[in-house]
Amino acid sequence: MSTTAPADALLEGLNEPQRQAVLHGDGPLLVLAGAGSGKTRVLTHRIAHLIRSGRAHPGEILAITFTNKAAEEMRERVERLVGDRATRRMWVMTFHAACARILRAHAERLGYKRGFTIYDEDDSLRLVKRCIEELDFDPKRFTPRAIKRQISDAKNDLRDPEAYRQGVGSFFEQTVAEVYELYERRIVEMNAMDFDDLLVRCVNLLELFEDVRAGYRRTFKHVLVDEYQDTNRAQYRLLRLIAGEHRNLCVVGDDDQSIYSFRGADIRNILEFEEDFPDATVVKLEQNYRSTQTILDAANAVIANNRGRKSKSLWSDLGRGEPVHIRELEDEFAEARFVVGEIERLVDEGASRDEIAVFYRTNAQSRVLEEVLVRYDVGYQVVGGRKFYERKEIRDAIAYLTFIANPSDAIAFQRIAGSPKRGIGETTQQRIIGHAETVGEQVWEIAARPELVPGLGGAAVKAVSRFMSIMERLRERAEGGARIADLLEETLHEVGYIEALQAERTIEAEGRLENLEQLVESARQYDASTDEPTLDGYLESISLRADTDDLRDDAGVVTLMTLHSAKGLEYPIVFIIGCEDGVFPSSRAIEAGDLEEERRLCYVGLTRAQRVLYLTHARTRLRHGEREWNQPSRFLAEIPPELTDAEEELVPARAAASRWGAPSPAAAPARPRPREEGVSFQIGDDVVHATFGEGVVTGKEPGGIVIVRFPGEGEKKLMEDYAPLKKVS
DNA sequence: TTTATTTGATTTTTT
DNA sequence: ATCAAATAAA
Repeated sequence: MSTTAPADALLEGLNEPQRQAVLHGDGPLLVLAGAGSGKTRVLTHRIAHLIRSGRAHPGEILAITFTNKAAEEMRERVERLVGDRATRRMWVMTFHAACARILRAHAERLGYKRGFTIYDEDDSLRLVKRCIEELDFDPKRFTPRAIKRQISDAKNDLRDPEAYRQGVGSFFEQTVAEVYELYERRIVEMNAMDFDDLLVRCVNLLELFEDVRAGYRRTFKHVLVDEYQDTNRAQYRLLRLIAGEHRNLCVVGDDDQSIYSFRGADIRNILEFEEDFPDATVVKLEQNYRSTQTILDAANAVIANNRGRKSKSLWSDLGRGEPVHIRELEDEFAEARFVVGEIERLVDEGASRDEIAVFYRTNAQSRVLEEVLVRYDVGYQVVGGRKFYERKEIRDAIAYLTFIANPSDAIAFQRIAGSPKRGIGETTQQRIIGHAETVGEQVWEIAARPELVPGLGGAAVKAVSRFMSIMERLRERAEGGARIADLLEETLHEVGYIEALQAERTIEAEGRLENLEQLVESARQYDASTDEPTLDGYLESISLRADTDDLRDDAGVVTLMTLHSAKGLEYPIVFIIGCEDGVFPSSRAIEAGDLEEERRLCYVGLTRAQRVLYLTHARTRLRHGEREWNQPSRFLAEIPPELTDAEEELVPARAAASRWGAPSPAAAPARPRPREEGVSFQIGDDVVHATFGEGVVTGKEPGGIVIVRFPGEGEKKLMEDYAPLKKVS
């Protein structure tokens, strides 16, 4: 397309509401975009139109997405419409990337230094744990994960430690408040930020400094946001700070596809947009260009069971197509065999494997399926799961560079000091970090002079100095402007990482070496493709990178992923496995009575399918090493039977209890079900034993063991299932 | 400090 | 079942 084509050309092939959204002038705009209704198209064409019609310069546009992949795709598509020269100065990036960029420019204002580290989930979890221990709380009673969650929720809600303390209502929250306070202090000391901080501190920056705020308000005359239903409080605040004045804010989203509330996404942001901006123009995109009407009817019927949503009904002119295939299988193996069998049948009939995707609720469910796929020699790829950048060797390698870039980073130091083994153990590390904290010096400075650290033995001092002299050399090389890839390669050799792996002589170590080579290769690409490669820039680019970004969709293989990762994608043929109550919807959601988000997840899954949709459920499956019998998912019963080819009658959840209820003896396999924990004996029960006589249950242990005290015999541990024990009523 | 053994936990996870 | 992390032993 020529860059001189008239702006009108951008409207070709758009339907009426799409056109309206593209043409909308100044002021707030909410685009309610149902699944597959061409929202990316609207966004890209709107941006292009803003530029073409002369209403905005590229540098005045801020376009926000949630994933790097989406950002890249959007940039490419805009580029195709207006050319790459115009696109270069545009900010098309994720919330986090945009915040990081703003923060780098003004770090000193918040007491940070430019080269601050960005901590990922793992790093910040480590720091939380250190704080818990430092405050002498028991990390078993107060797990780092649970506390981190609270802190993260608070941050996403823009509550600082002080505000959190105000709202404390339980002993647990009291503990969290203290950990939160220390965590904040420590993370600033280390010149680091976690993912949430990027947003929170960016908001702080804009709120505290009028000049900075005014600057960005002037710069970004038009702000566009994709996946608006997934924004949290902090992101919402940020948008208001930048766009609140000129109000040229265009948000695109679908409340029915909000599936990240567990991460702080606040569905109210989209539901109440019209209250926040009473003059907002609202455009609904309901025509779907992706799926058959049958699939859409099924999805519409399921989502209709949710309350509190913007009513919306997808339609398509792609015809009715096939019914939704629903199948019941005996167990997870039968299910996997069925799926693979159907895949092969469809491929025989002319489908390509890369047109097929299998979705599941939890990552663990991919295993059985993978086994069967391997056995039948069907090529596949798994999205998510073990992520490249989360592998130990990769994280270690990155941590070496991080420590060089940020000498205050105690977490990075902790990670690398003992890996590979070089005589610097846990205790030594703790002493160094502890001393750095008391003295208020950088960890690097302390570690460089270990003889001054109290409590270190001679051997430890020697090991640390040896290690740090290597690090000093590497730092000089980094400051000398070495290329990142070279620096990385040298580091891995100098510190003995490569040698240690080679010495292992295992297949696993081999794989790790390969991964490291891949990392060096990607660093080389960074060097080549970046205008001004810097260590800070490189570290930022990888810390903000998710693995799903690298999903390659061209290889001729079947794709496996969780329903969550499936959002935003589409496949001609889709299987959703494990459609059982307890699995999907998950038992947690059922217990909490919070089914709406699970239902939205179901809606997302169903609407990924273009032509063919299979939903399978198993009568029994093995989970956490225990066999479970589950009822078919209540969501299956929400699909009108005439849209499906189900052989059984699926009864809505409430009525189902009477039909399936507890599994009938006939339905259970020949082997008796293990007695359920807590069903037969409870603490305090009076019991009688065949040889010991009467006693009382005083305790229970996992694995079906009861502890019974018999007068004269003392306490005995007995196997609940086999002991000749009866309850006395 | 390193290793072997036991324990425990286990949804989803754009950054 | 499985994997990481805590604990105990060498």
